[in-house]
Amino acid sequence: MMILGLVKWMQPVHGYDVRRELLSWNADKWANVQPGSIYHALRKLTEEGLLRAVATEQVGGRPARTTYEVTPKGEDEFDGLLRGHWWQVEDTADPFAAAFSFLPAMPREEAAAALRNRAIQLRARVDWMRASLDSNWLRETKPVHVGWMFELWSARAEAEVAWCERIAERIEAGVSYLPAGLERAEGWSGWQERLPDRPFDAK
Amino acid sequence: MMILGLVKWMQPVHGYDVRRELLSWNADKWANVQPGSIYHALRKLTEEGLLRAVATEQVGGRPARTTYEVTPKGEDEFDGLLRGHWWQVEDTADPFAAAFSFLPAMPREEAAAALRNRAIQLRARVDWMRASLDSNWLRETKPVHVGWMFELWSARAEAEVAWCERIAERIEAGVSYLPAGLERAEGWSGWQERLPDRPFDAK
DNA sequence: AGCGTAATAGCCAAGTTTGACTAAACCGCG
DNA sequence: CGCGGTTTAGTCAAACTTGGCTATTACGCT
Repeated sequence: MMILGLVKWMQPVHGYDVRRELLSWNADKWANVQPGSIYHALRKLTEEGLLRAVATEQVGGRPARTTYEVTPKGEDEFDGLLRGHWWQVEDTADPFAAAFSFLPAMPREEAAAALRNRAIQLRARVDWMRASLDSNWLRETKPVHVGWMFELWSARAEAEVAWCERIAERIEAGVSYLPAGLERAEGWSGWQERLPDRPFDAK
Repeated sequence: MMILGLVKWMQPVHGYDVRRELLSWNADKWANVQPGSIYHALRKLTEEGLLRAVATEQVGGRPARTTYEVTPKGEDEFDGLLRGHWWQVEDTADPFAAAFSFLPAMPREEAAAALRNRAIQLRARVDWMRASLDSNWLRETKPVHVGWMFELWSARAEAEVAWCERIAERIEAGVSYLPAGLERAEGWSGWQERLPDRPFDAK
């Protein structure tokens, strides 16, 4: 719940402001906040006494908007949460890893092609972020640490590009997927490797 | 929904088998599957016609267990999902990035310390994974691509270690957080930097 | 002036996820 | 043999998330 944090540095705000700010950060992608959840979160935080509704104004016939502020209790809670995420490394869900764990279910050719494609997509992102870092737009209108986040993301992505290419080569080389010393042992029938049955299209 | 995939290569299985397999992979951490969601998923997939309940046996007075198999429709669906995740790079939620975006709310000293700490934690993970890669246990009992996943994770983590140290230095050096050219401009009052008010303990 | 599009503000029902809970049966061991 | 701990198998209510919906006003353009 880092909605709390946003309210804290924009207060007093109403829900729609928060939503706009989040969308302008593209935060729906890398934070865990889709616009739909904002209002629910605001109400829940208010119930818990972390926020306080300050005013409810109505402009014309539109939905009334409620403005919120952070309570002292809310500040403490936020500090605690923030510290937690800074000091503790959490392992985060990775849908690609999930898919990769089913490697044997992909025909070798396609797996290699997909990895190469992934490398290209990631490289494009890296290039885009590097370009942004050099741009005046970012340097002159965004806090510096936004750029630092870009650096983190591109560093990670660059490491992954190298990995994709390395693994693609191994797959093409025909390395066996089975554990060493079990090439023809029992108990791995479920891992029957998938042969290319129909051709695939690189999209 | 990669439960489907697991059922596919373990079939016929019952929920508890799936759960055990997932836990043995520590998949609750990096895939998006907590044990609690398995049974719901199985039922939903069955409703959708992707799975088929094969049998329901009762051993003693324990809860009856239902065994599932994948239908042809389910195989197709799985192939589709799998391809989707292989070919498409998704950006994944990153709680640390969310926390980092509130950098100005952390006292400089603590931010730097936390980053250094993070580097240490990540380094430990890398070391552990590297050691596993050299171990016979992994080489002889796990499919090779499990090791490849470890390589991916350590590559990413290593990149992040370097980043943490670099950024910690910049923070300690006192680099301003404000956009270039706005050092004393208006409109950033919310970004008032937080000064160290109380000491923190490195845990 | 008229009309289509975008922005404003928020609600909501339906779907998902989750941690905690049950309750019997098996295992080992003093 | 009894008894505490673990394993087996799964349920469930509560919390959370989400995409889509509403209805009004402002804006741009011809």
